[in-house]
Amino acid sequence: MKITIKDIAKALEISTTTVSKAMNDYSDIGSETKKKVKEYAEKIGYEPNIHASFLRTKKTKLIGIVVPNLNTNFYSELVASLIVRITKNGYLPIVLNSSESEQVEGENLERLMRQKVDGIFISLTKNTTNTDYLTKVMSSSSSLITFSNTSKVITCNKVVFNDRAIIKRVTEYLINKGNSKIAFIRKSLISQNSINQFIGFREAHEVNKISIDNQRIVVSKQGTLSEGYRIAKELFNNGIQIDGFISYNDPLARGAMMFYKENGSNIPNDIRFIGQENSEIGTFFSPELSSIKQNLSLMAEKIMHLFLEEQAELKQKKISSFKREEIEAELIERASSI
Amino acid sequence: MKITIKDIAKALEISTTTVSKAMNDYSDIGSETKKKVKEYAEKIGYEPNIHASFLRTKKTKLIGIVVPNLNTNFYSELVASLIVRITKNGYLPIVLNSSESEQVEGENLERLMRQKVDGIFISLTKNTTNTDYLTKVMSSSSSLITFSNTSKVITCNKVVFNDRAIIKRVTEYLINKGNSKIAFIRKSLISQNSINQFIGFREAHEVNKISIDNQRIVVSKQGTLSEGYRIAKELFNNGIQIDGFISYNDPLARGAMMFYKENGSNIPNDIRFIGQENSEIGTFFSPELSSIKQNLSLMAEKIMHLFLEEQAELKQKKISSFKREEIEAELIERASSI
DNA sequence: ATTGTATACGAAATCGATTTAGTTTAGTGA
DNA sequence: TCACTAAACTAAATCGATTTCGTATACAAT
Repeated sequence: MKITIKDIAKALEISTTTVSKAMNDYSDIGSETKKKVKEYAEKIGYEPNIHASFLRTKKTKLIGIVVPNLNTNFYSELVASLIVRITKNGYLPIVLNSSESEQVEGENLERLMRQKVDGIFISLTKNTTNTDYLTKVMSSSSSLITFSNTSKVITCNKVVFNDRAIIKRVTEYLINKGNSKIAFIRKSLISQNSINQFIGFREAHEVNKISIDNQRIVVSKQGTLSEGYRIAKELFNNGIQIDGFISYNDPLARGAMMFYKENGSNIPNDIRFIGQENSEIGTFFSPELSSIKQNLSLMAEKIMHLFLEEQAELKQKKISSFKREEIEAELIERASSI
Repeated sequence: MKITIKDIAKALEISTTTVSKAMNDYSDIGSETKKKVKEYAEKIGYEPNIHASFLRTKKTKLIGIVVPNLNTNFYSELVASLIVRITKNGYLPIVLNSSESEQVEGENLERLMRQKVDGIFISLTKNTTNTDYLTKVMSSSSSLITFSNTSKVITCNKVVFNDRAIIKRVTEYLINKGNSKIAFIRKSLISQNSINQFIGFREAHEVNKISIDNQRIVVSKQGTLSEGYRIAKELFNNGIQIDGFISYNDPLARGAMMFYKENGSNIPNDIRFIGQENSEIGTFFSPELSSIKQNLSLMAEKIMHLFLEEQAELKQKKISSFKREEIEAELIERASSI
């Protein structure tokens, strides 16, 4: 049933050594022998046993993906995009979900190290502060790439969006339209991703000499339509006026718009709205929502590229330095902010 | 750096055989020796090398998950639910996405078989007709469980929702409210899942002696808000009247409702709407959408249970028969259909 | 004293590949 | 002719576990 190099060796009357070397294109095997071996292997459907070769090569051709919350458009699309690239390059993805729990995240990293995956791609939960597990991975044999939400503390490969710059640009865009009371809905106070966005928000205000009212800075955990609605309602009930609204996703902005629309506000004249993720919930209803569009496919591409680069360098025993790639997000301007 | 049974054997002055047997609770090892070995293993942080043990046991502790489209709420939530159960039981999930392509699906199955995963959990794409790959899996060493959208042709473990029954019930529910011109939006004409739902739809009509107008049966590929809107508009423009609307997800129903609302229809008096997936898009806007709620967590539970059962039977060399589990979906009644 | 039988342990083979350290053969140059 | 080299191939060790088949010891039964 299962075919091994022994079968090929026997059939071709050569040694298993030669078969193995031929399959792996060693230079001390004649080209005719290589051809014969490969053709016969193909013919009888031989496929090397990955687990057996692991014992000597220490390569599993497995990549671990760890995300904070798979059940979101953002991450499910990003993961899907990663899976395509991983499989295209002959690897297989082990996908784990941390459910925004730092503890589960740690367990996930342990699991992947135990499995001896060749690489780990991880986006941290919004609560992660302890980087011990990441340090452990760094000293293991798996190469680490953090993406989307990474950590300032640890030195490793990073692929992120230009969070600071894009939010600064978008905030100034609103300020230039005359808005000075902009609400900002962030995911967390701890996550680097959210911190960077807030820095951009603050810088835009500083440059334009506008003060920020902390009452307009809200942390939303759920990030749902109803939470957007609730936040808007609360701001309104507390007498906190706003003329701009930037959130970390589209449902929040849409939910908030809903409240203000019901309240008789004119959008965009009274309040301008900008979401993120550029999803259908933004474009389907009226007025259409401006949104920051992140190129997830490009991010996946960069992550995979960084990984393959490191694998190649590892093979040549070069010492590879850590890289940080920043991907440009862009504002898609629509009726809600014109 | 890496710790093997040799290290334990040397330190405790026993053979590697004894160490291995002690770790695996063989009956011919004394309880004191077992205790000593396990304690020492724990102390120095020994973890068995999975790839080495594979060579003898043929177990990888890996499970492959294949879904037609990871980038949907339905599947990303279901996959997340599966991941929890898989990891809780000491397995690791390799997640692959077929992107609704039968060809990619076949490639994915090949990849998983090459990796020698212990099990494959697969939901078929809506276009899949060829079951050759599945048959191949059946004769491989991986145990196969098909779920959600499976195939009538193949005999294997299945975990599905009660598609036929729930749609029959829901259709009769509308009929009893006096509706006789019900539009039905299905995912595909080929997929078993969609076929079963349609059979339920038809049965409800037959039982109540109402004829079905095929013009009200529409296939929607995208399943988005805008497609729901477009479908409603098309029905209307073609003069096809409806007084009920059942779709395979919530966005379609919400999109269609949007069109009819703009057109001055009274919901639910003129048209009753029922979606599926019970998502936030259904409940947030007014009128709230009735929806069929599928218990994804329960489905994940059943799948994992079936798998573990089969593994246990395999160990005892019992011949296991194929099972079919059906999970009850339920209608959540809201304003759109009252 | 002899046989039988649990109980507890270990030597060596094995899984399926890779890799090290040779060996053989033919060809080259002095 | 002889030493030397390059090309092409292989035997055996190895990776880290599991498993088969024995062996040694102690104790009970005959």
